[in-house]
Amino acid sequence: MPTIHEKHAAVFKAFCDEKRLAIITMLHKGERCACELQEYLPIGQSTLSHHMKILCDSGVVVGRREGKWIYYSISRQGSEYAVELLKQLTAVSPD
Amino acid sequence: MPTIHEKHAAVFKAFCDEKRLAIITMLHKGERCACELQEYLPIGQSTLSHHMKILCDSGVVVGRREGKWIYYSISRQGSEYAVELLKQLTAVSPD
DNA sequence: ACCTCATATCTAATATTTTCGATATATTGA
DNA sequence: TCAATATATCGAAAATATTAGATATGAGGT
Repeated sequence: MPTIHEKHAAVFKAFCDEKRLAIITMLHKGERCACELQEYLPIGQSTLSHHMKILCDSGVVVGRREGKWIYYSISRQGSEYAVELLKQLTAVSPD
Repeated sequence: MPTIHEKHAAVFKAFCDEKRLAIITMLHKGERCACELQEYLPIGQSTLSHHMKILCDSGVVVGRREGKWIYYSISRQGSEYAVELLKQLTAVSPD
């Protein structure tokens, strides 16, 4: 059973790796399937799949299957959650 | 020379480790010196120092020396930067 | 100057993450 | 059903992060 800190850490794992930030940046303009992402990244297919899993686990990215392809995009809901969580984590109690 | 993604990743490294989240949580109520933090965490002195360095490098935490002690606290400016950066990173272009 | 205490740095061990190649699964089309 | 394509999972190697103990630095007091 993961602790609350572990769950929170999983959200920000999305953003603490260079390659994943590159992937997120590529999703700014909208949905991209894995093969498109791979085309622009110097990593193998299984490595990309591993990063996509971490991104999806964080909730910040979601995948949508369409036939053989999976289209990934930034989740508005997941992103908002991450921002709210970050605000909470860095809030200082007024005293 | 670090890439832009590496610099951004450094900000979120603060939040992707359980122990660091525990430290940040301890700073919610205000300044704490390293010895106070260590008292409540099951880690050695050098390990705490290592984590404090990562937290300070992220900009989210700042240290203030007072005599022999260093008082750490959450940086309002650093936190706001992190929140804004997160918003930018997860922004989706309206098209 | 010396001693003490708080924190940082160094070094090495261990743990975790990233990566790749091979294989498995899932979907489509023939 | 079989072949082809996209993605996931497995297993192992390489890279990186975390950790602890030893030592160094820095500040205050004697």
